[in-house]
Amino acid sequence: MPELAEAEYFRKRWHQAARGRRITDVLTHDRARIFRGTPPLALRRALIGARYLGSEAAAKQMCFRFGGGVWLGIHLGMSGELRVEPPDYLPQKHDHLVLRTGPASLVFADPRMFGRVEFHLGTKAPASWTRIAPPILSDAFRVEAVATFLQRRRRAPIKAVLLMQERFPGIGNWMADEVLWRAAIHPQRAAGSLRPAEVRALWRECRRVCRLALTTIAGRGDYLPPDLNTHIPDNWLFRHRWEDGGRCPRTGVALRRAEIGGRTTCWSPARQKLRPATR
DNA sequence: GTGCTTGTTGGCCA
DNA sequence: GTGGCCAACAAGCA
Repeated sequence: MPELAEAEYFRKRWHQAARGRRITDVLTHDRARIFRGTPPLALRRALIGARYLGSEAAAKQMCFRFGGGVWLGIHLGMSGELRVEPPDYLPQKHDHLVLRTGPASLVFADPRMFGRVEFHLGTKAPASWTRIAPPILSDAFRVEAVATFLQRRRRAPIKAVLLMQERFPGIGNWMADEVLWRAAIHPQRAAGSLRPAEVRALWRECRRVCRLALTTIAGRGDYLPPDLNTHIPDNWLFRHRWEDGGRCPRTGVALRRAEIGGRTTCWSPARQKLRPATR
């Protein structure tokens, strides 16, 4: 599930429950590869009694900050999620980390265990956090930088290039398809074959999809939508990309699906041409 | 049983 | 050294 806006959605969930609280207890699954290098005991020792100070989301990651210089970097991988449960909640099979506050339990669950929880001690955020490329919605995401990147990866299909986090932080499989569909670019096109107007459209739609995804999925300000993805409008490709016999919301033509760049890709053949009409 | 799955990484090869 | 591709990681679901 977790791409840019979902990361922000889950961050807010924990944030609303943790705001102003101290961690009273920490439960971990010892076997979880989720923790990579960190011994769960060290995590327990550092977090119990620590006050929650704040958090941020960027790309597909979250960073939670606690008193005493304790940081938790979280990546949700393919199937991870953050939940808020009652204070006496007992962890289930896929719950790898539970932080108790007075009135709630903050749960990190991940069945497929591609996610990770990074424990970091220090005055500065961990490298895994500061290394993240500048956000697509920041001024640093320039159309010129996109054009240069596309030239460097000129032989790869544009779909695969959009998934590269070093330039498109937070874009995942569904957002990439959404961007290409809106920009009317076939996912199989070589990145280097895009004309300047198409590069510009790609850049613009990256920003638009990020902005729309954040407001519809993660809400505005303190508001948190009750369910992930329930407010995605019907005129997004997102709503039709997995359904059998799905149709393009703009043209009504049957959507196509194929593996491109190693990932299942959905596009509208009516809008997205492999050989664009020459002008 | 089979064949999927909203992610990332390391190894291989050109 | 760089770029492109692919398998592996793991578990649930249809």
